Amino acid sequence: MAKKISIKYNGKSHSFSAGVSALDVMEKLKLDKKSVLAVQVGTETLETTKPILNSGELMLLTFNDALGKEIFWHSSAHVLADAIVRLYPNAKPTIGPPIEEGFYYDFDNLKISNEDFPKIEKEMKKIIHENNKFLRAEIKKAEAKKLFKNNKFKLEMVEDLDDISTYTTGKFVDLCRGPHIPSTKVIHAIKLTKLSGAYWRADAKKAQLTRIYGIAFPTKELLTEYNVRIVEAERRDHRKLGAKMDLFSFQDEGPGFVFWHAKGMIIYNSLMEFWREEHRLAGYEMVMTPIILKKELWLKSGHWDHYKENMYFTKIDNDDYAIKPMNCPGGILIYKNSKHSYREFPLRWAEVGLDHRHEMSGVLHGLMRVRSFWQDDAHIYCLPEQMEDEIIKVVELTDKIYKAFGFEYHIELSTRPEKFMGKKEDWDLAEATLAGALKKLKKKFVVNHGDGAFYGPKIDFHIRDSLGRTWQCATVQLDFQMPEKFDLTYMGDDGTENHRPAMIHRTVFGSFERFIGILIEHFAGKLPLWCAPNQVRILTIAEKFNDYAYKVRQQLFDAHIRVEVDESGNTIGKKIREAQLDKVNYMLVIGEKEVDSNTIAIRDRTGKQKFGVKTSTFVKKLNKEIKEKEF
RNA sequence: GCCUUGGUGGCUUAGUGGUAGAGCACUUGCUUGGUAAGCAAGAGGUCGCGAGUUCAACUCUCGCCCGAGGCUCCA
Repeated sequence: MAKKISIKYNGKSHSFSAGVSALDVMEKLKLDKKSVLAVQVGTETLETTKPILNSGELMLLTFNDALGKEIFWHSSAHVLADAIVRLYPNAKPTIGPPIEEGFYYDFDNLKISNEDFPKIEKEMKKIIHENNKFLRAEIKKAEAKKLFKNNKFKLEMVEDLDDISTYTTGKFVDLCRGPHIPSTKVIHAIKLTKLSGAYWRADAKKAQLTRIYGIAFPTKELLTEYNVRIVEAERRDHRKLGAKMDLFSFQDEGPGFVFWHAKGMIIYNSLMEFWREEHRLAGYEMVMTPIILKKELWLKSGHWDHYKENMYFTKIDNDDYAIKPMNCPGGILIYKNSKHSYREFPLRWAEVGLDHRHEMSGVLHGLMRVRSFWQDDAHIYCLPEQMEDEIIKVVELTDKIYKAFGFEYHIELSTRPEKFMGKKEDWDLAEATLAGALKKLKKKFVVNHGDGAFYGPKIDFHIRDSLGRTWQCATVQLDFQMPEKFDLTYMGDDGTENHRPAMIHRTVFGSFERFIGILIEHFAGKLPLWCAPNQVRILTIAEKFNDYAYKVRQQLFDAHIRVEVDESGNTIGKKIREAQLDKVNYMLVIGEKEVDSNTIAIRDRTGKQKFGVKTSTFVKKLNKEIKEKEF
């Protein structure tokens, strides 16, 4: 007689005979079976076809949700570690977590190169075929210490743990809290993606480890999809598009410094124009400060002590100068140049300033990370009670500007770092104010403990690039330190100057360089008309139509449209191909028909065509598209 | 800075211990062609830089510079 078991799912109990398979249960409960990799009943993880023998709560492990992916990739990391210790018995596994896309595992005492990947992948596939179960065991600290006595990294982790569990697959035992997939067999596609150095506990002073990255999927089809996505992302790479579209370049004579070409400057200036207008509307005034300033200023601001390794220096006559890495100290000198009253507040001074930072060579990355960049900075001086309101306004302005590009972003709140200036109480208040503003706006955010600037906590906006990496762009920083250091005061309503203004540092683009890099990738080079370098190109079918083409060009030029005539002797097919590669927004094709009827033929970037259009009608359409910033 | 990896005409790339090919782009000529590459010819490279090994180095070794992917850092 079959024993009855009870399975709880989503709060409801269902009764089954013991020995029923998970697949059968799912069918009864009308659940989507296709995406389920494993089920968990109670503490037991089972393959979907295996019989369920005990009562318990049913949990489904699928690759479609974040948790399922995490478990899947974490298990894949174990497979990698297993393969490595089989091939390189002296290697010491340390940690191997899942990441946003895939997983990695860090090893000590492992020296390999990319050429070893096929060998390792072969071993991993072998392990998968072995159909090794992930077996959990809970052990005592003493036992764990014995088990991992040859691995000082694992021992260090054991020391910090209260509940210790291990997972065993085949002969490979790893310290791990789990959970895991039931068996290695669930992995149907696995591959290694890259190799890197890493530090134990992310500390450059500690051991240098070898990090191997990989990705795995429950089906081969998902791996193919992933590969296609990677190729597409590489196609959108702003560095490649930047070279192809002749927007900017880097030269050996200035590593990390951008050379903006004519077409790139069109994007830059369009953004600047947009930015200026939005800031005018938001109540900002503009200031500008020098790039080179004396050492004394940087000593006073704290940069000399806290930021020196990232700064460039020079000497003028016999004095030491620094090239500014930030705009704030210069801006403060303007504030100090005259007396201020609370009646002026909030005082919003924007400055698009050229900053130089000596970044380490390994971190430079196209436009995203350079050594010299234009920051769309602003400093807001206000009363303490105005802070929250001003922060809200900055967040709203940022949101408005990002929406104009269709950017998705996430917000992080970075708190007091180890190396900080000032009093803890001020920091606590500043952090609470920033968090309060975000809560009022109902914005989601994650807290980044200890990641603030040395002078204050900050709110960061992060935008994703084409490969899924996120870049910090906008930032709002609350600063009680600079006003203190520079003894900033204002005349209060009590008739005394014994008052300290609050200071907010903020930037919306972050830097023009980084923002344009993201912009290029976001649109795969096909920028919205208002900031596109090649708005219109006129293509003639034959040279004899050039006169008419130049007449049309003049009409567009007079309407401030960026227009050029392709007067090469190429065929129309070739001209269209080149315009397409240059991401021209609109191509105007001019042939006999157009000349005879005094019209133009329009072809857009998608290949859609419209014949017999009047130039004036086209200009109106363009103006509307530009004004409304369509994308 | 550290780990991995690469550097051949403007760009993409083939290749060898006996000093280099191709495609695109460029110039010229022919072609005047209706929607993603018309035909032909020509010009263009001390094979990243420096040193070493060798009769001989673009090729092997070392150092440096620069690029790529990470780590750390960061707008």
